[in-house]
Amino acid sequence: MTDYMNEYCMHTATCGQLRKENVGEEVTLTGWAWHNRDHGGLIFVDLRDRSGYTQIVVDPDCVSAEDFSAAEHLGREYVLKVVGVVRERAPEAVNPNMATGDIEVLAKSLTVLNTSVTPPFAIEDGIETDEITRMKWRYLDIRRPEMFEALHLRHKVAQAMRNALNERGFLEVETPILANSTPEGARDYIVPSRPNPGRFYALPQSPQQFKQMLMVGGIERYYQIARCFRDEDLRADRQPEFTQVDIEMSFVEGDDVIDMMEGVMAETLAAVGVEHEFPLKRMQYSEAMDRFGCDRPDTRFGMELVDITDIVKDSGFKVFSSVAQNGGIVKAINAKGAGDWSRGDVEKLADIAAENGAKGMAWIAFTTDGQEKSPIIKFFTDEEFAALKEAMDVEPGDLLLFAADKPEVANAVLSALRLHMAEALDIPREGHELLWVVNFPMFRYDEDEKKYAAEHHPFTHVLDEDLDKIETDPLACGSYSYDLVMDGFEVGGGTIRIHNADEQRRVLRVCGVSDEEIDEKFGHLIHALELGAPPHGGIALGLDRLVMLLGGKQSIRDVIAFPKTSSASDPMTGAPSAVTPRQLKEVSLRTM
RNA sequence: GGGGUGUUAGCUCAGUUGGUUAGAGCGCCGGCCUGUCACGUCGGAGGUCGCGAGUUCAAGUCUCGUACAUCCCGCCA
Repeated sequence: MTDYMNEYCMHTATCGQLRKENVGEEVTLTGWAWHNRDHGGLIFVDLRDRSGYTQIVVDPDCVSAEDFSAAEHLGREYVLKVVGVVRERAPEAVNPNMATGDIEVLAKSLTVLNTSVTPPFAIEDGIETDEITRMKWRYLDIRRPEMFEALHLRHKVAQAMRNALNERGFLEVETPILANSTPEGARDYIVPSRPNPGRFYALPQSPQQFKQMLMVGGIERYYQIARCFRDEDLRADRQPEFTQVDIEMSFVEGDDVIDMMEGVMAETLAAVGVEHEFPLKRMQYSEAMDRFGCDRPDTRFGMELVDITDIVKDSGFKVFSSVAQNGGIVKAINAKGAGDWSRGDVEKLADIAAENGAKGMAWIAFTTDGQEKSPIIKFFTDEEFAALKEAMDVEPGDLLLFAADKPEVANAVLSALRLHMAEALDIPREGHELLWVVNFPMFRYDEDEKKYAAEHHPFTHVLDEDLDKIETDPLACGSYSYDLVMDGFEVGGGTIRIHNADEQRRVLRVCGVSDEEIDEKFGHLIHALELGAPPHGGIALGLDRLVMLLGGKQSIRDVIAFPKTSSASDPMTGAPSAVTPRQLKEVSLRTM
């Protein structure tokens, strides 16, 4: 258990913190009846509050008849007030498994403050209840110690960040929730405006534009623990509303933001007892893609991607050679320890490859008893096979998995397989590893939309040396960008922003925004850049993901008090729900 | 939008090749019990097998559809 009681709850004795030194004290405890053990003539009640629990002894000789009768009829989660005396337990009655196991409280009075119907699930840690049940009765779920711990951890992380930023001269400024829809980016949540029929606000996907305006406004250092909204499909690490620690600084370069952020992170991790070495490693985006196939690599284990295009480019295996000769790449990972997997189990991995866009998945198994199994070995010359084994550092017991495709696809496939194999082989990934991935490309080409799009966002400053290539060779342009990556998750992303109106126009044009649209949708930004915008940049941290990782949770739902299901609904309140015809009329809307 | 998995008692689950009255553990209710702490013990209640069709003499079980949950792909500047 943690130390929060001493920090925050000095006003009363509380259930989880009584110890031997409190023996003899008269205490008043309030909390919930957890387990009730009625021995007929003697009743034990485990009384729980957020600090832990204490055993209450109800002895008919020490309480009134009414109080004893009440104790005989306690149900789970009854709300109690107990006045009693702390006493040491007899040696044979000590319970070493509980923090308060050396003592117990002999009740002098017991008051039922409220009853409870039988709860739908046990209020304790380690339950395996379905999430929708937990969410329907979320207040009960929150009453469980591990949920309190998660929310407490979140509080400590947020406070540590506030403290660290305050000390560094940052101002906390609130920006609008009712904001403007922006082209590009995620789908907006929209809100009709009653006084403006047919017009809508959009909930902010991030305070990006407002914080840039604050820099133009001379605030110089801003932060906000900001709620953000994106109307996209959910994932274990994505909710429709989520929280960013949003930060922006003026008169800085990328290194300044990184240095500042490392200081904040160091203080934050220290505040929650996590050790990590600083300064953090920095990895070029291109290196992350080469070695891990991913811009947010989990670097806590190896199994890195190896480019074997040169080795197989002339091989008799046409899948490899034709890809290699047509601008694609051939890469592989070595899953050590999977060499003895059955052919069936290996073939199942092809499903994961296909899920990520592969047309197939080649493999070579090296069994621990020295055999080589694979449908493709026969296509290689002895020299090619030897070079391959050399490049992949092959030993008995290894399983090689291949991807041959366009670089994006090959990387995505092997990145997914790498994570899957780490899970399947139970490769240890303990502790936390933070690093920066820097210098993302400025643009990517969107095949579906047939246009260029900003890799980070269209307000990102293009590398000075690439400014003249914005129109002529967008894909060759780098950007001043840095993502904070932790344990395979993007926990933060930032850039140096464009502060020159002309550059901003050029970047938006390349992204397919017409001059007319630029004036209409981004006019305020362009004007601001023309009116003495300082050089500026910043970062936004995903608070939910960060706390999820620090708390060892599998989902951000476990660190959000009232999360939503995968269909973006709330089983407790029933949101979203229908509204009355009158409400619709007021905002000039009709249902379909 | 697509794919995987799941839905049986309040909770977690089992349910064989389609076959009589759908089971278990925990919880719940009642009795007994003065040292338990997952108390014990005796007894009891509790089911629209997610929903809707279909096949069949017969469906928890097979088929189709659908809803919801969850994981993933797309999407998420």
